[in-house]
Formats: sequence, structure tokens, C-alpha cells
Amino acid sequence: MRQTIVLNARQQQMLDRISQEGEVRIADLRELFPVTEMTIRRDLEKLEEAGSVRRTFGGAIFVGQDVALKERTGLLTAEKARIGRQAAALIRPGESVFLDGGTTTLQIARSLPAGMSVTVVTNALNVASELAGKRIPTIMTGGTLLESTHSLVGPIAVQTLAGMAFDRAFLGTTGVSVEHGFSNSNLYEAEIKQLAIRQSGETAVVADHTKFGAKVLVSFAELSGVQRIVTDEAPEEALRQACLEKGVQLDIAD
Amino acid sequence: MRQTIVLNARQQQMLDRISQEGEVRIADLRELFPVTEMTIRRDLEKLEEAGSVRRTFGGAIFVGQDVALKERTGLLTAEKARIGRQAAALIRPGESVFLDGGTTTLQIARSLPAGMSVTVVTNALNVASELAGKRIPTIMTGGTLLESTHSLVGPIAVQTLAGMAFDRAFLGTTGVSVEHGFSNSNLYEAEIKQLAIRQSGETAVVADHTKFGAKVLVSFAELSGVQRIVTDEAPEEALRQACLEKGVQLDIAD
DNA sequence: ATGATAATGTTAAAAACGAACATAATTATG
DNA sequence: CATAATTATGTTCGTTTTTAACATTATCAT
Repeated sequence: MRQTIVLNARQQQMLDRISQEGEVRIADLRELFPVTEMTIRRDLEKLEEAGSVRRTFGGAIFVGQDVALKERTGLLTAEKARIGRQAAALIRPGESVFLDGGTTTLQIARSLPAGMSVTVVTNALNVASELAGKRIPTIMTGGTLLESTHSLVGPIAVQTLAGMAFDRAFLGTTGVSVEHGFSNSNLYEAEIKQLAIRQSGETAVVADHTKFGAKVLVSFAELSGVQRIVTDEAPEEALRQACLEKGVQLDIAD
Repeated sequence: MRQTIVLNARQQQMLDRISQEGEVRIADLRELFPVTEMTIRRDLEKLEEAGSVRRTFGGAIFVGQDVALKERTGLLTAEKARIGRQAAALIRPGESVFLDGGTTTLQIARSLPAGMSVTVVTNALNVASELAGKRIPTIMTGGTLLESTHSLVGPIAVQTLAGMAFDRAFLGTTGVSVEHGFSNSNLYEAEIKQLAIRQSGETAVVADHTKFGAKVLVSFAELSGVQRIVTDEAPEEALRQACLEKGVQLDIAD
């Protein structure tokens, strides 16, 4: 886990300013603060480590709570992108598709070509944001906003979902194991995932290889509960065998 | 209006890659494309003009549809921020509040102190994103995503809203005039605004001074239909008089 | 074909960056 | 309280990246 970075007064002031202006140049900061350019540069470096700011040539821009961006700079991006592309390739024109929250499902949205004739239903803010600019018809479920994942859950989400049917659902997961099936650490998210599976013709779980073998709080489906797993690396023998037996298609993204 | 920037095949490919990876270095691009560093740099410059990319030292990062950033660099930000603060000050702890889409209502969300004990209901993606990091309970209506404003509308939004009641609603508007009342250019958004007024104890319209006198397609309420207008400058005499007569409180942000 | 326009390449100077070390300020410790 | 250790800031300088200016090549319209 990344440790919290503590900011001094000047750095906090800088961050305030950058968040207000959206952008700042080092030259401007030098007039505002009686310190060397080098110190300002070090401050910005620190703010960048904290994830609040991104340095540009000669300055910095605010990224703040931009989840999307943070994810991109996060771990395993390349792998997730590959998984996303592979999963997106499953979608046929005209289909209605459910995408839930998570960094990997976001990559699916990102891989959809602009203007594609599919209808996407999602409970994830970042997925919706991504699709908003792509001329792809998008419907959000509504619901209570979860801070941790920026997804919508709870009774409103359930009610909306219950009235819909999808050709295909793509779900993220925190753990995949033979005994515990697919699991998630949040009960309410798990509820949505279960419902999505029920309302969908075919369900694919997207999961990078680090998820194999992990079990967390709530199991939202058994292995046999979904038709397909899209991942980046083949899992160990036991899991692979279990998938084979239970008729779960394993898609390894190349 | 900013004119559309046309990209050639290579630039489109670059953008695809940057949007997928989130970030790219010029050195990498040079291996991918058989052109000079200078040409790549010019390509990135063009992508930056188009607003899709931000150049960093030695590369570029994807910004894509980052609404937040665009708004900040947009017009009248300072005025809208003032309006937002003034409007946010109306909210009492414990209340349930509806915020609709728009750059000014976003400023209300931005002005709410983190952790405040209010429940916010919104149909706007950017408002929800803003609140997600602030430990403020947030509910989204769900609905069909409108590209133009990143807000949710249509039957799902209507149905969800119909089952709720607010202490307070804050609505953006495109036009305010004596005869046409409050108007909006999108029929579906107007429908949501009307419903929000109906479900809310008190409604405030937030509008900067440039909206005064303007009339656009759909009127979603008469002047007397709301209790309050929060703005940055007093409107002309006729409108001010009409507000006075119809019991609409005029709040000028300082 | 030919001239105009746009795209790309080349070169050199300017700007920004990062590393290394020096110095000042702050904090910990005997 | 003095002094060592740590941290923050300043300075210098070499490296990298960027930009500007001009040269060349490709593309297009006439």
C-alpha cells in the first residue's frame, strides 16, 4: 500500500492554487513563493508522488480526484489494457452490454471504438465518463455512490438493473478461486454483480493473473456461474482444470 | 467556437495508444513510427491543441474527456465559483439536496466541505465525481447519459426522482427571462429539472449574469416557479422587478 | 508540368530538468 | 544547552528536451 505523503504549508498552498487554476507554470510559482526554482520543482515532484498533480514541461496540471488518470498510472496497466481489448472484441454490434466498476472493465470501455452501435449499461462513474465522449449510447443504473470504487450500488441500482436484460455482462473481481469462486470485498457491489449475471445472457469476468487464488469477503458467483474469464496469463493447473470441467471458457489476451 | 482539429492516421494511432496506456514517452513513439522526433513532437502539439493530450517533459499524458479540467480553463470560472460558494452556504446540515448538471452546479459541489452531513442526489457525472472523494453521501439518479452535458435523463432518471423528496434543489439554466422563465436547450434535461422542482421543498436556480435575458428552446419553469436565484451580478431592472413581484429571492454572490 | 501548400527533416540555440554537492534550518539526543 | 543527525533549501553544472528557423521532400490543384 502506498504510504501517505505529508505536505508542508507551501506545498499545500501550491496544491490549492493548482486545483483552482487547473494548471500552473513554475515561473508563476516563483513569483508567489520566495524560494528557488529547484525547491518548487521538488515540491511539484512531491505533489506528483502524492498523485494530486502531474508535471508538464515548465509547470504542472491538476489531476486531483481524477480516478481515471490514477488508474492509468497504477499497476499492471498494460496487462489490463490487453485484457480490455480482448474482452471488447467479444462484443458484437447491436448488443446490449453491462460493464461494472473496476480498472479492468474501464479498459473495455476504452477499447470500444467510438460510435459503435452497442448500448452500454454501467454502474461505474469512470466507465460512463469514458463512454460519454465516444458517441456510444450509455445508461447508468443510478444508486448510492461508493467512494472506494466510484460505482453505484444499493436499492436504486438493484431496481434499475432488475428491469433490464443484457446480451453480455463484463464484471471485475478481486479474487478467483476454485472453492470460493469469484469474490469481492464489498457486499453491495457483490449484490450488483450477482444481479448482473442473472440479467445477462452471457457473463465474462475480467481479471488479471494476480487475482487467481485470491479469496475475499463476499463470493458473488461460483466458477460455473459465468461463461467466460478473460485474463492475461493462464492460471495454475488446478484452476485451469476446474474451469475446463465446469465449462468456463478461458480467454488469454495476447 | 473552437474549430475542429483534423488528425491524420498516424496522429490518430498515437492518440489511441496514449488513451490506452494513459501515458507515453517520445522515445517509445519513435520506435513505433518511422518519423523524426520533431514530427512526433509536432503531432503531440496538435493532439494537445485538440485537447486530448497534455505534453509532459519527454512525452505526453492522456487527458481525454477530463471535464473538470476543461471547465476550469473555461469562461467565467471565478464568477461561477463565487455563485457556487453562495449557493452552498444555503445548505444546512442534515438536508437532502438535489444538484443537477452544469458548470455552475459543479461549483456548488466543489464548495461543500468534505465530510458534511448532507445527502446529495444528482444526475450529473461531474458532480458525482467531485463528491466521491469528499465523504459526502451521494446518490445518482441513473438514466441515459447525455454527451453534451454528461448528465443522466430519460425514464430511469424520472422514475428514480419521482420516488424521492428533497429539502433543496439547485438547478442550472441556459436562459432567464421575464416572459420565457427559465429555459434549457435540451428537452430531456428540462423534464428532469421540472421534476426536481416538484420534488423539492425549495428550489434555487444558479445562473451567471450572461444568462439574463436569454431564451432557449424549452422553458422548464416560470420565474415564480422557483424560490431563489443565485447569481453574480444584479440583472436589469425589468427582471429584477419581476423577481420582486413574484416573490423570487435574488442572491448576488459577493 | 508547375507552382503552391503542406508535411517532414535538419540544425543550432534556448529552456527546463536532474544529479551532486554545499549550506542553512530543524529536530533529536546526550 | 550543546552537538550530532536529519531535513530542507540553495547552487552549480552537465544532460535532456524543447523550440525556432530554415531546408527539403511530398502532395495537391491548376
